[in-house]
Amino acid sequence: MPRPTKQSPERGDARTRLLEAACDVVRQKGFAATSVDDLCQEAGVTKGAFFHHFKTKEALGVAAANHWAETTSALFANASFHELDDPLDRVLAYLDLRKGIIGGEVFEFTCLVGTMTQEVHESAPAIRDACAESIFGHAATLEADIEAARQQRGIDADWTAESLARHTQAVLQGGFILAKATGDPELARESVDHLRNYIEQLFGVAG
Amino acid sequence: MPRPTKQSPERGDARTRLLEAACDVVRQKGFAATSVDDLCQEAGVTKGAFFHHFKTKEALGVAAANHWAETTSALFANASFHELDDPLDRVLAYLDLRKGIIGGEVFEFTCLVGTMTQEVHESAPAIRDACAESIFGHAATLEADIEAARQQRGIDADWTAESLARHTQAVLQGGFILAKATGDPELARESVDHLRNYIEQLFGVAG
DNA sequence: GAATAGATACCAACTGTACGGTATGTATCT
DNA sequence: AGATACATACCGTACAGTTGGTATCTATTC
Repeated sequence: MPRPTKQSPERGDARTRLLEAACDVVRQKGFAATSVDDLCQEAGVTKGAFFHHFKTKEALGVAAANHWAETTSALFANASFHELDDPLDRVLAYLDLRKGIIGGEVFEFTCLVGTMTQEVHESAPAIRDACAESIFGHAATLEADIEAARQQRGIDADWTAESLARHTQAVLQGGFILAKATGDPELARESVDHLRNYIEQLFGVAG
Repeated sequence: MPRPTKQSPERGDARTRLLEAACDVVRQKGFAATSVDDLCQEAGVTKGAFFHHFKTKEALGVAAANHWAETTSALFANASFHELDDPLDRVLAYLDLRKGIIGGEVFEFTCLVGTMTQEVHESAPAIRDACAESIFGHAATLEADIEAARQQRGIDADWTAESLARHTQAVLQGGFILAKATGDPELARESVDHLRNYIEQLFGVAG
C-alpha cells in the first residue's frame, strides 16, 4: 500500500494527507509538540485546508487515532497468518509478524495511539478514548485466537484470553518505550521474544 | 544528582519544589504540554526562580529525570525485599512491590521517565538519555537478583538476566499505557501478574 | 566582630514570536 | 445556486526566555 508522495499529484486528498502526516510527525515529536503548521507543511497543504477538515487540533488527533485503527486493522486482517489452522500457531505467527515489523527508524514501527495516549490521557479524553478503542479493538482480534487455542488444547488456565491479549499489547507498547529510550529496535524485539516464550509455556509448547 | 556541597550549599527550596512539580504535572499533561508557568504555579515560585535554577525548560527535563532516578532508586533500595535470602524470592517480591504501588490516580503510579521518553526521544536527546539512564539503571539493580537466581538454581536459559530485567521494565511501561488508555490501574496490575507468572515458569516454580 | 565584597536565591515586569484559530476569498463540483 | 474544497492573510494570546532588581547568605579583611 504505497503512500502517495508530495511530488506525485494524484496523492490523496488533503484530509488523508494530513492524517498520514500526523501519523509520521506525531510519532517523531509527540502530539503537543507537533504544530498545525508542521502538519500542513508535511502534508503540503495550507492551514485553511486543515481547519476546513478538522474543527480543532484535538479533532485531528481523534481522526488520526481512528485512521490509525483503520489502517492497522486492515494490515493485520489481510495478513497470511489467519490461514493457519491451529489457533495457537496463529497467535505465535501474529507475534512473529509483530516482531518482524520492528526495525529501521523508531517512528516507523512505533504506535501512534500508544504515543498519543501517554500524552493526552488526562487533557484530551476524546483522543484518549479513540486511542483506547484502537488498542483494545486490536487486542480483541487477538483474543479470539487465544481463546480458541485455549479451548482447543483444553487449557484450564488462571488467566483469561482477554487479559493475555491485553498483555501482548502492553509488552509491545513497553518495548517501544525501551526502543525509544535507546534508539535500538532490538530492545522491542527482545521483549516480544520473552512474550512468545511465555505464551509457548502457557500452552505447553517446548521452546 | 549531587547532594548539597559547600560550593553549592543547601540548594534553594525552589529548585526541589520545581522538580517535584515537574514529576506531578508532566505525568498528568506530558512534557511539551506543561508550560514553565504551570510548573512555577504548582511549585509556588516565580519564573525568575525557574530560570535561575534551570537554563532552559529542556534543562529542567534533564534534571527532573535525574531527580526521578534518585528518588525511585532510593525507594527501591530501602525496600524490605532485599532482606530475603533467596534471590528468586527477591525478584518476585520486587514484582509484588511494583504491583502494590499501582493504584489510585494514574499520575500517581505511572513513570515520569517513560512518559518523557515517549515524547522527546527524537527532539531532546539530553532528556532522552537521562530517562534511559534512569530506566536501565533501575533494570540493572534487578538484573543482579535475576542472575543470582539463575546461577543458584542452575537454570540453563536461552535468555540473559539483562534481557529479562529489561523485559520487566517494558511490561511495566506498557501496563502504564493501558492504564492511561482506560484510567484503570487494574490493567497495569494484570500485566504484572502475567510477568510474575512468566518468571515463575522460567524458574520452574509451580504457580 | 564590624565592614565589605561577591555570590546566591529569588521576584516582578517585560519581550519577541510561534501558536491555534478566524475571516474572507475563489475555483470546482453537484 | 449552493455546497465543497481548498488558499491567503490575519488576529489574540500563551509561550519560553530576558532584564533588572532586592534580600540574604558566605568569605575575607581589618
